[in-house]
Amino acid sequence: MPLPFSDKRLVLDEMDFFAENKKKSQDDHGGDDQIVHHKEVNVDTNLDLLTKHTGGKRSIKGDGDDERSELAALLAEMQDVNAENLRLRELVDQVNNDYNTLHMQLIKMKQTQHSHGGYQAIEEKGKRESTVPRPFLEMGGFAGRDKAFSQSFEGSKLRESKSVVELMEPKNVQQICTTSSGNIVLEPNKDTNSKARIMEESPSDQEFQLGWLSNKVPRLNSLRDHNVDQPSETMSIIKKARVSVRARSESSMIADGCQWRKYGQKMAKGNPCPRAYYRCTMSTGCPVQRCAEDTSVLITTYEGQHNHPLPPTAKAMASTTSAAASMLLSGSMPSSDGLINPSILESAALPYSHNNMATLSCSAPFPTITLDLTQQSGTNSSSQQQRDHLSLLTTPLLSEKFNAATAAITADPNFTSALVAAVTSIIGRSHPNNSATNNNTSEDQ
DNA sequence: CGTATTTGACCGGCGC
DNA sequence: GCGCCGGTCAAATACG
Repeated sequence: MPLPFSDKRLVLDEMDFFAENKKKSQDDHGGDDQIVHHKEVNVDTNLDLLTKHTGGKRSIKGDGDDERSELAALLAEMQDVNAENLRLRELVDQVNNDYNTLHMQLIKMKQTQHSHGGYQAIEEKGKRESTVPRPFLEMGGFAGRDKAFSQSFEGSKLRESKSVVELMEPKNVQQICTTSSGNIVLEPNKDTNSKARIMEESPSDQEFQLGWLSNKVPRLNSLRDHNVDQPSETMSIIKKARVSVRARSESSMIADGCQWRKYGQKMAKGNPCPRAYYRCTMSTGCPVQRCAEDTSVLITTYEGQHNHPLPPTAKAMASTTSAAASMLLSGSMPSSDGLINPSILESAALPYSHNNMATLSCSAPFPTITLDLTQQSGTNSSSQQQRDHLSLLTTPLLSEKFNAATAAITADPNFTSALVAAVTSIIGRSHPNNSATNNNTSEDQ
């Protein structure tokens, strides 16, 4: 399934441009760091201008113009600094990659030791198809591997569905619901309510599969029924997907690195706190927007994909939400039998559900995946692996530096790997041959 | 004075 | 058809 992320396309375009620019700068170090190569472009551009002014000579020393000499010297120094910057950034990237790889290996080892059946299945799948977990750890280059990833993901869900479904223990499911309804957020827990309604009103499988879509998003039904052009419909669905991030914060906004402009505020029904609407102002026409309901828990809902390069501080959250949305939508795409994947039609507990990190919601007008960063302590968490994972998420919260740490949290490979396992699990649950699906959902009430 | 925020009006979708 | 509600617009206002 091609994912038309405009921001990712821009990154790839810049990488191509960098390849050309690299020839000019005679830089042997490859790389895709946008900041560095932007600077190099500027330096070269300035030198070109100088060259024109000096009659084609790159070096203008000795022409008697002290000002130009100083400028040339500064530019040369900038080049040196940029080259060193590039080398250092590459070194940091390499260290980060090594760290991520080792961390994942450690997690897998711990999962093996403390395994439930499902974790083993995911681990084995990861061994056989290394493309499944890794792309999400390297979301910066995710777009180029969409197709391969989707295929492997689709194939793996069929083979592994039974094992993965074993993850969805009724206890965990109940825990998710309880925690959600007991949260400080004053907005009614629509997730569990709507899920119950769907199950009550749509007892048959067919109705259950179509219940949410038929009620909320008829356009998705038409997609299935009329077999319309899938890429264009996929594009529209992509735009509709939302990623909701819940986090405790005193601020009215999360410092995710992007520039947001408030364009409206409304009192949402059933919530005494106002809902604010923001637009990304880093680029004109950027579709990414969000609304926030500010209590002790700040709910930030991202909609759309940035259509412009992002600063490093914004990449973490943006890539995480982008990956979450793409994973959500990859699961909601029509399956080979022409049916919408029913797993996305229900709120679901996810792996790592002990931490309540992520839940899928079917109640919103558009498919929404919620990333919950509000849990400060693991409830009923028994394994060391889960506690380790939780500590990575909650330590910044306890130190009251949440805003600054949000990007780091979302950049944590554990976080994204949890999302991978989450969607894997949900898709696995939906396998039509798996009788456990309905059992779990019925016990989920 | 330019920019960001506030806030009431407006619009479209949806349920009754 | 009507009313409700979520989302957006745009003029007024605040702020640096």
